[in-house]
Order: sequence, then C-alpha cells, then structure tokens
Amino acid sequence: MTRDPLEALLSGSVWEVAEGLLGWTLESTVGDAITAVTITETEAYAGELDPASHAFRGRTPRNAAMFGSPGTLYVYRSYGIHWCMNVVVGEPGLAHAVLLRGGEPQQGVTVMEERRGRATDLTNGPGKLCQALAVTGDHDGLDLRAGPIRLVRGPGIGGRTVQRTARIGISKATERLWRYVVVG
DNA sequence: TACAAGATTGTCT
DNA sequence: GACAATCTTGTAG
Repeated sequence: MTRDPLEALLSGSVWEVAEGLLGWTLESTVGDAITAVTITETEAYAGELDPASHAFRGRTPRNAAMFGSPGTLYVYRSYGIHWCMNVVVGEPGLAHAVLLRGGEPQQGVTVMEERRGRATDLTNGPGKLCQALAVTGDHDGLDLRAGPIRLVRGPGIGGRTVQRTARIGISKATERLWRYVVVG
C-alpha cells in the first residue's frame, strides 16, 4: 500500500497526532490567494473521555464534524466571535481531535496581514490562525486531503525541541499535559 | 423561555 | 492586568 505520510500520521492516537503535526504545513486556498503556515502549537482533545472537550457531553449539531472520519476539519465558533479549527483523529464516532493553536507564517504573509488588519501576531493563537487563513464555519466537516484547506508535509521543526505543557483557556482537566509547543 | 458558561482576542488603564 | 464583544449549548423552572 501507499505510504501517504498524512495517512500514516492520522492512524496514530490523538496525542501522537498532536505532537506529529508540529512542523507540518497548513495550506489555505480560499479565494484567489494561497496562504500557508508551519504548525508550531497544538492541543489534544480526547472526545468523551475529556471533560474539556466539546464532545464530552455527546454529539450536537455544532460538534458533529468531530465524530467523523480521521482527516476531517472541525471548525467551531469561540465566544461567538472567533473561529477555531481542529483535525479529527481516530475511529469515526470517537470524537478525538487536535486543536491547531498556532503556527509560523510561511506563504502569503501579505494576504494574512490584510485579513488580520495588522502586521503583528498573525497566527499565534487559534482564532488568529483561522482569520489569517480565512477558515470559517463554511469549512466545517471538509476533508483535509481535498481542500481548500489542506495538510501537507512541511519543513519540520528544524531540530528544535517539543515542549509538553498544560492546555490553555480551559477550566477542566487542566492537569493533563496535552499541549504541544515547538520551543523557539 | 431564561440564564450562565465557554478550547479567544483586542483595547483600554 | 482587567474587561467587553457575541453565539451556541446545556440546564433549570
């Protein structure tokens, strides 16, 4: 069988994927512009096993995409204002997902600056990342292999270390070190 | 039917 | 460092 690196990555556990996604490229082809970032910050959410996950209390119209197949994009609205995106992992119905929290601008920086309305802090946060790449609820449930939002093998983390820390912005299960960050 | 809380960000002091 | 903006979900009456 083919050795598609994305398939190989997605076949792992949600924690393996969260760490393995660091250094990958997230490419967006929304509109006429192509924008891409190198992923440097992720968090693991283990569905119904995880009190901090949206899927903990079962399936709802909002989180339905999380119960789909591995490689599905799950986009949700945060605080009614921002969008945040996840990569679905594991068997369908498991609702495991990796939250993409941040990255380094790699392509289409000018477009990202226009979308963000500023030239600093373009992609160092979940909501900012989605705005810079023009990811919205319209992309919820899409396949990350097909686009317009795609995951492709990136330059890697260049020998830098990966740090594991507590997750951010949640009030439950904060003792679990399920956040992965590239140092530097 | 009403209300509180949330995987955030930007602005003001 | 503190607070407002704004929408979806879950729970209570």
